[in-house]
Amino acid sequence: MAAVSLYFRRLFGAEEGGGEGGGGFSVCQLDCVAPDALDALLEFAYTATLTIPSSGMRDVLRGAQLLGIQCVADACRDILGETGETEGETAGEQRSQQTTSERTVETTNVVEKISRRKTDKKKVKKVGSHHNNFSPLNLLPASPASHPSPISDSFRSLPPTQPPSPEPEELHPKLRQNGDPRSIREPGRGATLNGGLLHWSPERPLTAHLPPLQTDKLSEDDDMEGLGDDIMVMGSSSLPTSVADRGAATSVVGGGRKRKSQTPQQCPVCQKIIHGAGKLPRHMRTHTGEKPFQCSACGVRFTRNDKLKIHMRKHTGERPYTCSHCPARFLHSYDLKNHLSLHSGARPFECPLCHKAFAREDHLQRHRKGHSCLDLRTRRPRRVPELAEEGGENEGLRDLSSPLSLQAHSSVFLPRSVLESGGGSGGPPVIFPGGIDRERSLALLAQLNPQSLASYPELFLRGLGMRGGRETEREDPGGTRSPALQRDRWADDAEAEEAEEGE
DNA sequence: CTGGGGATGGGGCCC
DNA sequence: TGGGCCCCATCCCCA
Repeated sequence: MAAVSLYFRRLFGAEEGGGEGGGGFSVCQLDCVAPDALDALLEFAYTATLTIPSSGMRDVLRGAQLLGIQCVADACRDILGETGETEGETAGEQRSQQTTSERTVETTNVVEKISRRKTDKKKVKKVGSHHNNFSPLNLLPASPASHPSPISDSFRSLPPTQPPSPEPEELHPKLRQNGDPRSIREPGRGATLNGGLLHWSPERPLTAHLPPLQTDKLSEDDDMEGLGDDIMVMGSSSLPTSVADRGAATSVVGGGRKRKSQTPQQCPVCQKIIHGAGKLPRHMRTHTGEKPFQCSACGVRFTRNDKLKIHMRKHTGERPYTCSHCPARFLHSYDLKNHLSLHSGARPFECPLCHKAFAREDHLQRHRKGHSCLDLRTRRPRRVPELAEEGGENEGLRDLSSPLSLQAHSSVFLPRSVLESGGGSGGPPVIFPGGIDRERSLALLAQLNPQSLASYPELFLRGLGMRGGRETEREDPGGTRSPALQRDRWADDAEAEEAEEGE
């Protein structure tokens, strides 16, 4: 929160220069921000996504101002058709065109009424964050200087954000194509956003990057047009400077500016490639811990709506999956599937070592991970990611002559090879070794996917720190799950061990 | 250690 | 393009 909010930065003393602002607060009561608005702002802080019911726009704006989250405040103003020229809280500057009925926030001045119809949208999505603010590498408030906040003069004393360095233009040929070069390169302007809104920079006319034609039917998507690319631009320079746009993520990976369907996208935290449109935000919640979907009956929260829906079956008693052979009914289709194997007696998953057969693949895996075959294979503790990556002193299975190892060597090792190609010319490194230099990691990632990194710089760094946890262990770079491929994966593990042994 | 249910997270398809 | 819905793989927990 301190990374994104001037208020919290002060409050918790995150900023050294902050002086008296002083940390020490363990509990902070925020009566002045509406709960819904605070929710939205928290979501924004962690995911760079801002979702605001149109009815709550004002609250969010006010909250953003109070908490010193300038980019959000700017975005809200933009949407509301106000302007962020807050610097001068002088009412005198007010220029006409106040669009909405709202009693505008005292400090806002209306410059242009471009906020078009977004106001009535139910959801304002993704206000890209500029996450300048986010950057752990650059904790300086991104916006204070460039986007003076109305909320407090004291905040103004905070150092300005470092403007992103210019981007190589060749990489972003399309940058200027929306007709407003400024919209793209203006340093320090956080503009890009993720997904949705576009502009933040108060100093620049809001209309600037909106192609004229869009005024009427401007959709959020439209807004994003042309911005997605900028994003990457900014992202590569100093990471966090910009906010990348998750939406356009993919394009960057290829280095080209092709706006291909946004899938797949790389998670800036775990580097996992997420396939499917709109799936990255969902994935990000696994890192943020955010659980926006709450059961109205028992209060349990879920990260996904579909999971909540299934959960609700417990309350409704609905068990839609019925076994045709017995009265058993299940909540999940896969439960039924598992159950059916009982009737069929099928045990398609056989341990290659002891030939014990299982009805479920996960049971076979558990069997293999356990000690069931201890006498037949060299047992090793579950591989620890850091060790696996760094090589090192890990003990464990090294006997290549063991059945497991032999099997391993008969398999394909693509995932490993990909990993080891590392920062080379080839494939993207999926994992940063635990001991890798942080800056190098960041630079590497920025190079690989600047915009996605910029989208979640904070999370990315956190990810570096947490690497090696269960998250890593569960990674499935190959994305394969068939029994045969699973074997390859084991083989892959074995090979990793072999490598360790070599050292 | 195994069988089984439930939870979690990713991918595909469709709107 | 984002999200809903569904399926799948995997993990956790309990008996």
